[in-house]
Amino acid sequence: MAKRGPYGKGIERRQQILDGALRTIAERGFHATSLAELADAVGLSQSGLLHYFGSKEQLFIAVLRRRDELDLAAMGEPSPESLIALIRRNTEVPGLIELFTHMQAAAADPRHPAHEYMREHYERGTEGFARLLRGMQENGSLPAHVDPVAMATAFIALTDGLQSRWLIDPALDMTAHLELCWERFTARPWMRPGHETR
Amino acid sequence: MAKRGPYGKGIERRQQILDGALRTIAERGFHATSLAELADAVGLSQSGLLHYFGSKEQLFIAVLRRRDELDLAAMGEPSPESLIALIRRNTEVPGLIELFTHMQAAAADPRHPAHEYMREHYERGTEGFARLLRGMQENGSLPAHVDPVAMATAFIALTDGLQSRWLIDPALDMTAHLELCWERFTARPWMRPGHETR
DNA sequence: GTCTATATCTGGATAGAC
DNA sequence: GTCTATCCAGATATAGAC
Repeated sequence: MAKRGPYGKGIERRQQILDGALRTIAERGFHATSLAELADAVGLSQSGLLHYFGSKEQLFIAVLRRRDELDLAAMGEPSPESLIALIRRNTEVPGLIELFTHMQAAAADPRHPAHEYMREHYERGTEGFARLLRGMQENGSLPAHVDPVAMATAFIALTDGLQSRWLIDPALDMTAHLELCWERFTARPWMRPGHETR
Repeated sequence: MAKRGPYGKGIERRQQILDGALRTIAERGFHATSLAELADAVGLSQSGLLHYFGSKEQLFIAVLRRRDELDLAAMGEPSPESLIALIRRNTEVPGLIELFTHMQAAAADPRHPAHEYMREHYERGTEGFARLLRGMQENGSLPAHVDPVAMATAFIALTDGLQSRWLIDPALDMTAHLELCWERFTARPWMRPGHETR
């Protein structure tokens, strides 16, 4: 697996560090996570970390990218169920959600390094979700009238919003709300003849 | 309007400062907004500000509370339309949305001063929205089957998520998505007999 | 009540040895 | 590639005069 040649070792090590950071942030939360603590956790000095990632922000972004990879791999065959299961699993790693939320806020500044990442993240996510929806429409398990991109956008926004709120109020049942909304979104819009909507 | 007695002046001044900060953050954005800049903008020294608000976080929270007040007042009679109009108006003050998003992220830490504010904010918001929905059910403009609290929760989460994303990608048409979702949520669920949902 | 000046502190980044 | 040591910037918070 390790690439041969001059950069093999570094890349491998980088991966290890990333996974260590991922675990640490997941467990201990994002707040009170300075470079020093992160370095400690992976058994490296502060500058050791910086040697690999240049800056704190870039390290965080790398962590986020890595998580995206892992999530994608863990999901396997995309389906509404596997997506909701993913959200449910995220419940076990609040620190990562916290990290994401902070980076999301920071990314509002176009000059912030997370800006680019977030744009990609959303583009990939929306596209992937929309593809799933299109597939469902083709095999008839989703009504043809829904616009896949609009629905994907809304669902991702809903998920983000629920996660942010859940961090503040862990009693919130995210999956219940997601399932309810999914059902409402996919319901066939046919009315009984003679009834107006309002 | 100014209260008489020893605290009248202070309270009044506090209000002025708050409105100044509100305007400043709205215009210039949240990033690159330090205490010093805020103090400058309202024609006060850094410690002048702190005299009134104790700390930066508390000032920010006061700003957020103030905005909640103004929003509530500006909305007048609550209705789906006025809510969506509010979101549309928010488009003109991205800095305030940015502030909210940052505080939302920070509030994940229960020890952070914004934690308490956010809990209240969501409780008030959900309750108010649910009350509106209940009213609509009573006068028949909303189907009786929807659970007002669940729908309010979902809608607020959706709004938050759309706003966070809009900061990153201002091309996103928030109101269009909200209107679409509103329509999907309130659609009557009756199916044509003989059709399964999936 | 408001200002000036300053203390303090946190944490990210850098230089250079090994 | 990794560490130690140091630096430095930025920002908050405080002390005390006016």
